[in-house]
Amino acid sequence: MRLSRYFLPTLKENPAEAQIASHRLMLRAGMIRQGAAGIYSWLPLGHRVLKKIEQIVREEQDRAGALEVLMPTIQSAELWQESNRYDDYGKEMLRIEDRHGRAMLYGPTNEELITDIFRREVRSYRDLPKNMYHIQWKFRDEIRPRFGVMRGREFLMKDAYSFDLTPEDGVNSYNAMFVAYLRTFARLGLKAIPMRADTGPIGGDLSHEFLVIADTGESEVFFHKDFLNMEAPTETPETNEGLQDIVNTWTAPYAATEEMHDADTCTENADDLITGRGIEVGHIFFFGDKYSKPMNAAVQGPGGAMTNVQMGSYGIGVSRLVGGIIEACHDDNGIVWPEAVAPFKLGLLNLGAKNEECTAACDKLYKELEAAGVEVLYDDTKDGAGAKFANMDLIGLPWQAALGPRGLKNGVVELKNRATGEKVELSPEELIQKMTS
RNA sequence: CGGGGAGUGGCGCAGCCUGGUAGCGCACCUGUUUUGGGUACAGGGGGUCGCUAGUUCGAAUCUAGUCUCCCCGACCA
Repeated sequence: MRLSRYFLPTLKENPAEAQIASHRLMLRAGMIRQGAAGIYSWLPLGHRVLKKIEQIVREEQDRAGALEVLMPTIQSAELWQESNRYDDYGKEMLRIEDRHGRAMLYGPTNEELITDIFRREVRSYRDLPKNMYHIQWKFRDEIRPRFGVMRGREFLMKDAYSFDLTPEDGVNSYNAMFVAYLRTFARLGLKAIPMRADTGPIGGDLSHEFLVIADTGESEVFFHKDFLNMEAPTETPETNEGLQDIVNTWTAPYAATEEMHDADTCTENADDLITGRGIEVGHIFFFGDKYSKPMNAAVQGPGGAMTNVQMGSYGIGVSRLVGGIIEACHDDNGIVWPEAVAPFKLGLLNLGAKNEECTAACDKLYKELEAAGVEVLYDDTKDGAGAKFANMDLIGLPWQAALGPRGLKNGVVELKNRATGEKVELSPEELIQKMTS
């Protein structure tokens, strides 16, 4: 992509309303613009990141055997009256009326809708287990939206729902999602720690939150230092026992959010316990028949009896992750994207944009990089070199390649690693090879 | 909802106390200039000062109301 044809409205100064790093940087890097409190438009650069995260989440859900669907954002109130959550959910639910006066709502979550889909079609235990997910915009009319996309009112969430015959099977489904979450966050370049959690309004008795450790996190967290050295599984076990082993490993060391942590009863050695702050990026629940019972979602079991299915739900805040990753990955100059989610892999800077020879060489290199499949953002503008470097540092692409008249004379491109600041000089051919290997 | 703060070109701000018809930096446009970490100079475009009502000869400025945004608390992916 040529910068001259792109839409990248970067800001030199911090907008007054943005208080935390990720919000400031997302505005300054031209990723988002605010529409109303907690509601944002995603501009091209931000949208690319959002889609990359979404894709990684999708791949890991698919790998875990979940099936992608897409449910609507607007729902009828009827199902929510059936599950008794229409009144319980309170003012956080955005309620609207259609032209005929029918009560509608903008979905804050989808347990009711997916349960309705399930119960209409599935009759037999032989069709279980099933796990369906979608990645869709949600709306929760938060009392106080803040921190940019970290706590928006409108947000993109992956939510999955599992259906099983027995509680034991349900726990297996839960474990599969638990492992998928470990893999997902690791691929995103994050250290996320599963913590025992309160089940809140979703209800149930088995629940974990996944928190990214970052100084600006919203909740205080307490965890054993062993977590810092644990590596997410690279293989997904084929068996339920294998899944359970991983869950056991990851739930053995102590970890709790402030709501669940009790300093008086905590028996951990103080030297082993780390106190920090965390950003909740995922939350999984197993809640049995909490919804299947009132909504009468049942299948016939092996003995012929109708049994309410055992359900779980599994959320990942996709749009929140964009902010969460920036909180964990930035420095004084701007964002430092993990390569897996970077909007482009490489920034190519033409330092001699007013020099025909240099521009011809940069154009050629750009075309070769594109042809080789490298995601490259080519700064072909006539801005000064300082401005170009500063802008590239701000948007945080993993690699920056600079070519100017001086390099042209020596036949080399200067390649900088955004994270380490290391610079090397390479020939154009070596650059292409390095970017494609 | 309780407590605090703010609304003046795209962004950051000054002006308000002590009313006289809007200014600075960045960004943007034109020209010249500058060969490597936000180049310099000159010229230029863009704002009915959140909105409504009031006071006044006259309101960004004073008064009342209202809307919006931000921060602290309870809630959450």
